[in-house]
Parts: sequence; C-alpha cells; structure tokens
Amino acid sequence: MQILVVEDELSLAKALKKILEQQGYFVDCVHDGLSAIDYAKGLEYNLIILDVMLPKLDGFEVIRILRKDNVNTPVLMLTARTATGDKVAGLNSGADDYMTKPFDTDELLARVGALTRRRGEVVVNSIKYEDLSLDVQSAMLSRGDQSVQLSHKEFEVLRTFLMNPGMTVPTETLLINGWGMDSEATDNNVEVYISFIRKKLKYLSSVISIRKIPKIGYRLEVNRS
Amino acid sequence: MQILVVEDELSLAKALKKILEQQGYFVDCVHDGLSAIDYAKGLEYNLIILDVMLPKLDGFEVIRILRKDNVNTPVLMLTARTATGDKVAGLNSGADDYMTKPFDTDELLARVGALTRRRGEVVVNSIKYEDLSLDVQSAMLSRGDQSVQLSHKEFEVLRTFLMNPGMTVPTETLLINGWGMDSEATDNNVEVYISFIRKKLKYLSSVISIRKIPKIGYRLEVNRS
DNA sequence: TTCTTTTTTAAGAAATATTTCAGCAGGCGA
DNA sequence: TCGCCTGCTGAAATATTTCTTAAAAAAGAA
Repeated sequence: MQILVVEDELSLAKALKKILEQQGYFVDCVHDGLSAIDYAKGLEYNLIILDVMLPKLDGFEVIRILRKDNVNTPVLMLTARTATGDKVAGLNSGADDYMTKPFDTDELLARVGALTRRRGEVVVNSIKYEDLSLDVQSAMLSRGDQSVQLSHKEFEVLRTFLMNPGMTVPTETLLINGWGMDSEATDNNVEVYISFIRKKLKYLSSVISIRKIPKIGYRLEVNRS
Repeated sequence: MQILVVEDELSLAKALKKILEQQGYFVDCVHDGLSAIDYAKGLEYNLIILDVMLPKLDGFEVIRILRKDNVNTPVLMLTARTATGDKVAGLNSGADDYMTKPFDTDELLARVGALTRRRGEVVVNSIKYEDLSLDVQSAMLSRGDQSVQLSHKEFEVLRTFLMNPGMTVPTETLLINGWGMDSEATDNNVEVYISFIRKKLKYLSSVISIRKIPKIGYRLEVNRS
C-alpha cells in the first residue's frame, strides 16, 4: 500500500512518514506542488496526503491538475485553516477527505484507513520490530514462520510498545491505551497482561523481552546473548 | 467489480441486481439522483447504470454533476424513451453507453461487459480455495463431486472470505458485504450465518474451517491433521 | 392464496477473555 | 537480619463474547 505525502514542513512530513510506515504502509514524501504532480502521475499511489499550503503550487491547484489528467488517486487534504469555507473548497476541488492540523494519530489513521480500504477487501498491515511482526488486522504476533494469536487486550498492550519503539512506556500509558481513560483497572491488570505477553514472547523465542523500569513503566529490549 | 445501479423502479432495480450478481459483480442500488451522487462520489465503482427518469435529480443532471466533480466512472444510461434526441443528449452529457428499456439480459450483459472489461479485468465464474469451489452464478459450494446449495446470504458471507484468502475478516466487513452499510443487522446475524456455513463445510468434509478471532473477526483455516 | 425456503430474532449454553486475589520473590533500608 | 515495598505469576472467580437452537417473521414459489 503506497502513500504519497506532500508537505513542505519537513518535521511534519517526517512524522507522517514514520507513523504510516509503522502501520505497514510504504511512504514517499515530496515537499512542493510540482514534485507532487510528477510523483503522482509517475507512480501508482493508493492515497495522496496533500497539504494545502505549498511552495510553487498550492494543494487546490495540485488536485485540480491531477484530476484533469485523470489521476483519480484518493486525496486526503491537510490544512491549518479552520474556516468552513476551505473545507467546502477542498472537497469541491476533488479531495476525498479533509483534515485540519493539528490532528491526532488515531484520527489520521482512521481517515487513511477509510480511504485505502476498498470495499469488501481487507487491508493487511503489520508492525515490525526486530524479529517480531504484529499483524494489526488479525492480532497475530509472529517471528519467522511461528505465530501466536494475541487476545484483544494483549494486542493493545503490545501495540503500544511497538508504536513507541525503544521508549520506556509508563504504566499509566499502557492503562490508558488498553483499558481506557476512566476504567477501574489497576497496575495489576497491566502486570498480568505483561506476564501473558512475556509468555508468548518466550514461546516464539524472540530476541525481544519486556523489561520493567521500576516505578515508571516497561521497555522493550533486545536480549544480549 | 463494483456496479452502482440507479433506478427508481424497485422491481427493475432488484432484477438488475440479481442478474448482475449472478455474473459475479458486486451491486449497490440507490433509487434517486441525490443518493446516486453520494454513493458514486463516496465509493469507487467500476460502472454506474443510470436511469434517466429519477426522483429529485434526473439522470442527465446526475451525470453532469459527477463529471464536474471528476468522477469518471463509466456510465451506462437507461431510458424508456426512444427518440434519438435523447440518445444524443445522453452521450453528450458524458454517458459511455446508452440502452433503451425494455432490454434483454444478454444485451445488458454484453454492454456491461464491454464497459467493465476496459481495464483488462475478467469476471470470474467460480472462486476456488483449497478443496472448495464456489460457483458465483448458482451459489453452489462444492468439494470434489459433492455439492451443497448456499442461500444468498450464506453465499455473500462465504464469498467475502474467499475474496480475502487467508485474511482475518472483521465481523464489520462481513456485515457490510452481506447486509449492506446501513442495515439493522447485528453481529448475531453474522454468527448465525457462520454457523450455517460451518454446517455445510462439515457436510462436505472440507479441510477448511472457520475460526473465530475473538473481538476481531473470522478467518478461514486449513484443518490441522 | 398456501406451501416452502430463507432470514431474523431471541435465549440459554458453551467458550473464552479478563479481573481479582493470594502468595511468593527480590531489593532495599533500618 | 527483618520487615516493607514492588513486581510477578498461577488459579479461581467473574464477565463477556460467541455458538447453537428453535421459533417467528418475511420472502419467494407454486
């Protein structure tokens, strides 16, 4: 699944690329309208994420030119402006969806997912980390040709780690991600699930293990031999 | 291969849907011009079959608006009128082909075939997977020389699996494919049908079984020895 | 219409996931 | 060394989800 990100602000472009690649998409970035047109016409993308304000040629122009050339790749427009007038302009100009900056990761992924999913087809995405691969569709965790099925909660917890590669994840974050903001769950729930996941990592003989950082949280680590 | 049928006469719409589905197309029906625009803009169809006389917005208007919005899906116009003037108007307005009612099934299929084949894709008559073969015209599921007749819903559900070989299919996807986007059907409907299909798989002694991935969906699996 | 098949609904049973809790182990300071 | 705290894990208890039926309703055929 190929995505073209058109965004002149380099740090945002980089962040988008990273987030999307973690979901298993392949991402190309360009930083102005003219290159956007070159790339979009030259390669078959499944989605174009397009900033409105761009050097050389703005987003509306880009989309107009592409559509005129029969490039019908879905477009997700990004803009910092909030006036409704722009929204209408964006959609009229041929964009398929529209999102104002700043936006959060979940919203982005939801919209990207909606635009890249063809009806009746299931998208496969997997998050890879060291020797592990986590299929986000089926919640299967695999290493090489061995796989284990994760339960929904196990999946949520492990995914939180994989989305923050190398970071120490506070127990609080795991609780919020896996159980929700206002749940009754305690640290012990997290402990139990960490235990479940450790069992499965051991079963797969992964080089990855979960290390406790006392009083703070947990971190994925590569085992030293 | 997705077709949108826009026809206010319900019995005709239904008949078209049935005929086309028997050929292996996926068909959505809407019954007025405004919905037609919503659907055509929202989803990627390979063909729109469009009646000229429609409530709210007539076929010419619909096509004009879609083309203006750069929806370039091929359109097959249907009309009861026979005056040549209309034919010209239809084609000028952006339709790709034109057919007067009443028409016969073969003519319809020939024209639909011509318009959808454009992209080099072929309509299949049966889907095979492991030891199973599903005939899309008769909805017969067979293994070797044994067959069972599937009901329409059983067929839709099973076909969704076969179109996504090896994937875990979210319950949501099964609902959308089998019951439509805005139906009242619940997960229980899916469960019941999964149960029906399992019975038929067992009857055929297929190596395929349907495995539940809790909270996520279902997946076809090859039975372990 | 009447008969037949398909689809929906609903309820209890079964399966599975999740939570809770108790006991244990290691680290650390008194 | 002894408590005390934190974290880990197994097992039981609980909750939730999913399966299977049967019967009712709807759709379709004769």
